[in-house]
Amino acid sequence: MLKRLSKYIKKLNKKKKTTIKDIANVLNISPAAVSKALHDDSRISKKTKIAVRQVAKNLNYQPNHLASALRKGKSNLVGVIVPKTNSNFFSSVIQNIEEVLNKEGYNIIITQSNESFRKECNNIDTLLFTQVDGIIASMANETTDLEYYEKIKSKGIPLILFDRGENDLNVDYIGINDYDSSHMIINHLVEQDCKRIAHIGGYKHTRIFNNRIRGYIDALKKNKLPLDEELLLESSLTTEDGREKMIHLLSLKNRPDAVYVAGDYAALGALQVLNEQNIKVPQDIALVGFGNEPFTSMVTPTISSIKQHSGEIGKQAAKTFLEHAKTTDMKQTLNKIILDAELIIRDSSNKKSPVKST
Amino acid sequence: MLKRLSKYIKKLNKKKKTTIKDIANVLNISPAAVSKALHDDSRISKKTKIAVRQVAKNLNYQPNHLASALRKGKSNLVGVIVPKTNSNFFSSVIQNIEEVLNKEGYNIIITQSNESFRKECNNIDTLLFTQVDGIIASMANETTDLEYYEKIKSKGIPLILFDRGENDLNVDYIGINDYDSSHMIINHLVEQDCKRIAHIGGYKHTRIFNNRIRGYIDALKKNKLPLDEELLLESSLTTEDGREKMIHLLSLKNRPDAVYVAGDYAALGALQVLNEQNIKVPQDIALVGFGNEPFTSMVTPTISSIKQHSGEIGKQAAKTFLEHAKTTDMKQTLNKIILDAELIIRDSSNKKSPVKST
DNA sequence: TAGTTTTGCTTAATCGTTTAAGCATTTTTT
DNA sequence: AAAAAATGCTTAAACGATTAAGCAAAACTA
Repeated sequence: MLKRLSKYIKKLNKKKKTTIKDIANVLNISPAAVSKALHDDSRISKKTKIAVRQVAKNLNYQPNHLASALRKGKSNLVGVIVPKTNSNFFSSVIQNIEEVLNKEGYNIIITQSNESFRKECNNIDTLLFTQVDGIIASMANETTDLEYYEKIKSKGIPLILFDRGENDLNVDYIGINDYDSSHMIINHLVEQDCKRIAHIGGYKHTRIFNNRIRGYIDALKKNKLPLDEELLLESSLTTEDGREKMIHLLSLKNRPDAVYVAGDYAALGALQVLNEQNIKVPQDIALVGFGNEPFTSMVTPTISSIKQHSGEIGKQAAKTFLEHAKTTDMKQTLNKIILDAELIIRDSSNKKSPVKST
Repeated sequence: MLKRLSKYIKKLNKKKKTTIKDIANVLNISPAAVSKALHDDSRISKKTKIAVRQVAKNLNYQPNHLASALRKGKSNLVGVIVPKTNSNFFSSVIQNIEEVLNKEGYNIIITQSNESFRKECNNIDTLLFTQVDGIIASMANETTDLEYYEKIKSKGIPLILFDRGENDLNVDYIGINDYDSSHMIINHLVEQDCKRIAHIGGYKHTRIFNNRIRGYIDALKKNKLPLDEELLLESSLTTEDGREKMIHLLSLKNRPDAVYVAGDYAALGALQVLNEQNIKVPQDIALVGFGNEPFTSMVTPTISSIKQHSGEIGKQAAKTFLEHAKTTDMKQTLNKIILDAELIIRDSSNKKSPVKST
């Protein structure tokens, strides 16, 4: 009792952190016994366990994560790399990853690449340096060189990609059905009596954008509409580039009567141009975006868009990681999870009946 | 040479990570020498340093962060807590914190509280558990109990608050001049010939919102306008609550001719109501928001708002942390940095001349 | 030439936790 | 009552990097 008190005072004065050694000293047992007691080892008596927990609480003991991670060769940290956190989609994915992983005792480290390849490489190095147990990532637009991702794999660390992935990289992937989403959009626009549907697509080298382009082409075919190469544009999908591509489309002799834009920011740019030129949306030109960013329901007219189930993507990504973490390195089966998306119809593509804003 | 090769093979086969011990073995020197060589210690010969670096590269050596952190009692990680990452403001602050800290060898761990007090406490525990060297945080709206923040301070870990801080907590703080910002808004509205200016403010218990309210009241006085209690509302500042508060204001016998909303999301809600009721903005009622969220320049009419210099806030927060990290715990002087903000005038409050969208 | 300094390493302890191995007791089984 | 099993610990060696202390050998100084 005296000893215990002296320890209290020592700790509180020196602001030094309590270790299992301190607890061991107070109770006159070995540090090993303390460690086991805290982990509810069956070979430790109930009495000792209770005493250890009591003292731990009194001394305000916090386990040193670094020490246990070092010893166990496991940090219980998972790295997450996203292009930008300031989008609803990524923010929601992250939130769900966190939720699932926290329950299993993992914590996450979020990093953003800002769509820069160099930054992304840096982030990977940082995460490896921090000894994360796994990495869940969505690739930057710029990224085509996969060397750094190979580096993760070669270290034997689970790597799960979502949304922006690559076909060449043989890793787990969670995404939506971009090909089918294009079909949903084209079918919807055809229903609205659109005949000349343009597509402002993303970079062909990126898996998801390529799939959207393929879907666009095939859906046109299925609806017996001709494919006009003039109406298929490749874009960086920024608001600015959306503007430029729209201006270009309006300059054509034979204008489109609908535009499917593969990203909401570019769709916004396109809409601005249409509004400025007093072109009626959707009557003259109908517009559909992709991603369901919050602003799609804030602007005038509201923009139809594809809603990805970000929560589900996050959850699946986290679960996939957990599967890898649990199995002991052997027979890793790869998951390729493709989720369905949903077309949210708003004013920008609805000629028939007024729709409530969503 | 033979030895070196055998090591190569061993490593590559077993996928085990290279340690300084491996490098030491290859070169037949002690691990200590390797460690020093890698840290450019003056007591190690140039020849050895070159050899060590060469072997390190060949064996694909990555230092084990956990081990050095444990030994040095320093993780070189800084925790960042924000209410939500999906806002331009926080995203930009984070980016700048990261930039400054990376240069000094620190990495950051981002966590989001989702405006939940419980989640925020969890985040703090997680960060402490991860042994971060410091925490930079912006408080959740819900948070009034400061016990957890006191916990950080009591551990002797530098704590820096930004944007959402508290007067009661005696820590470093970086923010903007909310009081002056209110003045800028009111002065601007008065110039637009507004006489009855309402304020949809945030929670009074939060420092920043309280300052905005005080600024509003004092600015009215300075402009010799009467303060009408009816026109001063306390709001959660969500879009939904912005709608409700606007509807309430419109129901008054004596309507306002201008509304200053302390948050852009609530301003958006207010604008929606005004648009739905066909009230002309700014002619009938002028509107000003706060935060300069991207959508303020996307909606119709575009919303005037206060732009905070998020980049500067992030940089200052990071620098403040670095100051603490460098000084050896003695004589900690507290920084309270208040930066100026900027009023971006857009269509929603500009009666006189048309303005280009920004 | 003897003494001092500098150079270039090595040795060994340390950070805090975990865990395999071991060793008395006590309890159970035959 | 002897053998076997279970209980409740302890000892000591890790995990990988850092660092104070020390020790030869080389280089310099007087």
